[in-house]
Amino acid sequence: MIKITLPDGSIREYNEAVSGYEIATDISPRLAKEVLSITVNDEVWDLQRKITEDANIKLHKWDDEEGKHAFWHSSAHLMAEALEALYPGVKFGIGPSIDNGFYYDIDLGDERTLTDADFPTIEAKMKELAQQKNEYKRNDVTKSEAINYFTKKGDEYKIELINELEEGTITFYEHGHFTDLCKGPHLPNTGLIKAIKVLSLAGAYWRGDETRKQLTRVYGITFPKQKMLEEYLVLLEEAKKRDHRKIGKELELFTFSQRVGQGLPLWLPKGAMLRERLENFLKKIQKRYEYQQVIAPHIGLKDLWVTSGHYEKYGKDSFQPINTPAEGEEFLLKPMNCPHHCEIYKAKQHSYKDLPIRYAEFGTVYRYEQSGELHGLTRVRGFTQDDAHIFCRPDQLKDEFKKVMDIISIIFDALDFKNFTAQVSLRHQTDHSKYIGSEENWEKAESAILEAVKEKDLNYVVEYDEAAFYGPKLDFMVKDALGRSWQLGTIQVDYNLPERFELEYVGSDNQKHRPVMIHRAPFGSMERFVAVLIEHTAGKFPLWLTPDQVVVLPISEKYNDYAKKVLNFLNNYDIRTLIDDRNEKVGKKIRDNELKRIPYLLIVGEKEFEHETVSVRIQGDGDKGSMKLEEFAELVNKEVKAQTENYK
RNA sequence: GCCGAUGUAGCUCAGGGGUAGAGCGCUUCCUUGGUAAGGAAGAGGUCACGGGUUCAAUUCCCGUCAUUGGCUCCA
Repeated sequence: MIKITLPDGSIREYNEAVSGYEIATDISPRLAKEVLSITVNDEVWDLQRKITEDANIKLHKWDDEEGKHAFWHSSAHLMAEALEALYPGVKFGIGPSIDNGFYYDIDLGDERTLTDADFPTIEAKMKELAQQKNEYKRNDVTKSEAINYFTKKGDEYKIELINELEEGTITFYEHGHFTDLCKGPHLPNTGLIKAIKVLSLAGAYWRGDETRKQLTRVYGITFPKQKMLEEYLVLLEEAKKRDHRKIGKELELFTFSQRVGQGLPLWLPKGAMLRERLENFLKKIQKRYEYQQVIAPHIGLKDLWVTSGHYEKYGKDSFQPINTPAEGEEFLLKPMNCPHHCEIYKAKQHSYKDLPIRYAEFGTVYRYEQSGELHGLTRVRGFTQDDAHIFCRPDQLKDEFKKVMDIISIIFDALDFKNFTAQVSLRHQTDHSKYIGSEENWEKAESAILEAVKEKDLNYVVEYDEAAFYGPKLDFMVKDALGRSWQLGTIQVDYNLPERFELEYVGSDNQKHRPVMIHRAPFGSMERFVAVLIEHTAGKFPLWLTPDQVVVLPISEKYNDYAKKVLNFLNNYDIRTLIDDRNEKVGKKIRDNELKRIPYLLIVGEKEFEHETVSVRIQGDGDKGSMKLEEFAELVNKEVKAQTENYK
């Protein structure tokens, strides 16, 4: 007798080994049609695999991650079968499912290449094979059987993988004319795969190692229904409309110039206003948290970064030193602000009573990013960090860390960033060779962060091997329109730079002590933040303009009609006045043709400014004089709300 | 940096071996007072750059630069 426990706690009993599919059929035929995989005691299985002992199970349909995973993983195998049929002799690397679809890494040999033009052929072949409804069959094999199979086939990649597996854990999956090393799980048969799209090609190093051979990675996505594929493609199109590069161009926020150089953004007047807004917002908050603004030059002697350790780590792969003609001095374009701030700290003697000291600067830095890595405003070669360095006593560390977390949450709340991931980045669990500083300091730094996030009750994930070389960090990651994750805010604990720069303070014991340093940037960089802000705000309409909100950004075309009304309303006011950051000088009204484009509204105000007044003029009705920003925000808010009612 | 794709008027794009087109935008004029309105005329491009093949290239080939989907990297 086998007892099967369902997620709701109910128990079903079977006299003999039973498969997930049989259980599903037993529950309801309709469920059996939709079910894709099964979790058996925390392990995801195929539906065909017989359960021979008592078990807790959960059946997965398309809506479950596990269901999609099985579906797309099976699709990867199907694509491999198609590729093998079309291009005999092709060798296979790995072919997993991913968040949206799947890929397979293949080696076509030196002669052949794939291009986008081949996609329809591949799709057609996959469809043909899918319609054969071939069963995915699971077979246990021994290591030598497995190696023999792939030796005969001549696939060295699979052999390498098999060699790393333990005897007794190796399984093959076979369907149609294709057999693959795989631990599963898979669908019952290929017939479930109805809609197929090959999406793109990419080069990918074997095992992610750039010293090894580059394979061709073929990306695809499949669905159980054609309609779902169509919807997905529409979704992709919609996401592209929110792309900050597109919107940035349309709204004239920023641009790039070939003559200036790649990865060096040029902020246009409107973009600069937007950015200035954000900077002022943060400055106000920082003032409240007792930060002091400092200013440092954009270059510094190379020795500065030799001292910090950055040169050793990044020097050769970076922008190279700038040399003076006669003296032969070597300067580096600053890739970060910390060494300069350390020198500012050192400019005078500090007592324990003075700490913590918080130096803030919107510091523009330059980093040599590989050309292939540049991406709109999110990955550039010259950018401005909303940087600050906090020098504190060890006993103040946790408290200071938590205060920085507060600043980040003020900003994220104000801008309605809800879907972020907090990531604690620690050292590699075993290999510590790439880090500088003592074991003891690292442990102190790592535990300080972990304690702080626990005490703040923050949801976080821990990632090993993600720390900076001088210290662990807490990063706030936000996804862009296409689901790519970007690091925005960051807080880093550092025991190392204070040592390297011999930073000191005099303690109550009249002895010299070493302060701890916190590096932090709530936005991360102005460039990346604006990019992600645009993508987050765009299309998320209607938006409420509250005094808390710093900006209101572009609106999806879907709402054009509605937006037009709001804009018409706003256009009764001299918006320029507002945009100009309360500049005394009144600018001209937004021109009609600007309104005709994808509508945009900039700024109504921050809480910090609520008591300040702006000169708001009402068109055609004479100058009404000034109005409190708060009042104006309220006015706009009311109008927006009224308009929105019609769209519900 | 590596693999793939792309690069035509301000923007979005079509075209294709014999020296270029559309829509929107822009300029001027006209019309119009319920509205991203209508009409007329016009300005704008050595078809990214360099080289090759050819009687002839923007169109084919090679290289460079930039953009882009990934990989690696990301202080």
